[in-house]
Amino acid sequence: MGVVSLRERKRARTRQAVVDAAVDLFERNGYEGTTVADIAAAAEIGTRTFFSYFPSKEEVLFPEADVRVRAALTAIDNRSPSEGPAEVLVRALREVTAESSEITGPTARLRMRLMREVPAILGRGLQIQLDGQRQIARHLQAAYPDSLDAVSAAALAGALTGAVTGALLALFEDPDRPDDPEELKMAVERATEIALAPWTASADGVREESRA
Amino acid sequence: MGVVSLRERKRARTRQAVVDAAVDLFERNGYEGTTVADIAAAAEIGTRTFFSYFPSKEEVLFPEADVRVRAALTAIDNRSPSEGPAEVLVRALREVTAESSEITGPTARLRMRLMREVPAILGRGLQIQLDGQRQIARHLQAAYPDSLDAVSAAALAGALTGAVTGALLALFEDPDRPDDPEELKMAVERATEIALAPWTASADGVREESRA
DNA sequence: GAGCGTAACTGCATCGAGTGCAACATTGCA
DNA sequence: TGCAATGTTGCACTCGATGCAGTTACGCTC
Repeated sequence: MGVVSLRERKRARTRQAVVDAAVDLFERNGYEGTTVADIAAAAEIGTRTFFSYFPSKEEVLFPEADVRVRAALTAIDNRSPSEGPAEVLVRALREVTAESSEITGPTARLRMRLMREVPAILGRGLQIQLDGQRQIARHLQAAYPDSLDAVSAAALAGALTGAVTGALLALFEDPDRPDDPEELKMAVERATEIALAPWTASADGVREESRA
Repeated sequence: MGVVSLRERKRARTRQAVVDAAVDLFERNGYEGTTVADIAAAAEIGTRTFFSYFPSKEEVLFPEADVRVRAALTAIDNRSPSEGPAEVLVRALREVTAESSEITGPTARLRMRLMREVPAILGRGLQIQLDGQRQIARHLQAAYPDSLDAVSAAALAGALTGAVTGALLALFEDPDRPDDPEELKMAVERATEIALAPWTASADGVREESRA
């Protein structure tokens, strides 16, 4: 496990250098104003080599999207027998949000900004998110084979991620929003309740209130 | 209103020719196997001119995404006073799904297939969908200014569209699915109930059943 | 520690999407 | 008929991305 060859270590180091260089350049010259050649030069690799680390220019902004999904998946797989589908989903979501640096850190902020400004990045981000959603749906269905069919599981997963994504994007749309991590978490909480209110017990208050 | 100059008519005709040519070529040679130059040649225009009709190659597959959104928006704006937010959303969704050719016709089928196969198209599709979702959220919030804030409206709209999109994509994932339009509508219904069950009265049966 | 196979790095040539520009054609209107 | 506006086109160019082939660096065995 802990054994990492020199090759792998070097490669990981270079990869990080590429990310750092890219983030720096994006912040300085904007996304479109930065070419792959620029990034490669700043990271001291050949332009061609860039594409052996990342399959495309956008990808450099989502360097570890998969680890977050994996955390959610294991949270689902390790469900306790008493939990219903929605409870498991909520727990999985918390697992992802736990590393708050993932949605609060400087790279995350840049990513969010660029998703607003550059259509290509938004598209890629949504694509990655959908991919994660699909895997979650699959594992969720596997966890509840006789109370959920594939379509329902997909709808449930889609409702939650759609609500959270919608809420977060709405939050970031406000240009002079106070940069408060707590507010982010609150928005996620609210979105979760809105999406899953009927399936969890905790949100009855909100449900009754908004029914009026 | 009905007055259309010769210029406009000609332009509309050419635009349709481009779409037809593109769809035909995509079906024959695949998306990646078709260049913009091919499409332009088939539509008998210069390659450069293609980009005066569509800003990018992908766009040709979403030629009237905006009219569907507009239908949903007016459905929201014309809400009856007795309706709650969720009821309005459901009605807006039905408005969009009404033109079933929009999700059943041959172009729609091609679009769905290419969204599965070509990442760039999926990305663009999600982007367009998110854009519509945003507008819907804005109008929804405008319709219920004191029971919905911007974030909640966005979460609600996101939950619905996320659930529907997730369900439809799950449905299309099955390779040997019977090509039944009714099944599509059923999936949409189910997704709607899953996402909005707490906010509408009609779905209580499903809710109770799935709570078990 | 010398040598060998494999994996990584790199430059080069190439393709396709997309843009700015300037010349030219067509339409709308006086 | 003539003029202004709008649409069309070719050309040159940039940039992202890929295939290929030559070189370099690593890791493992003897």
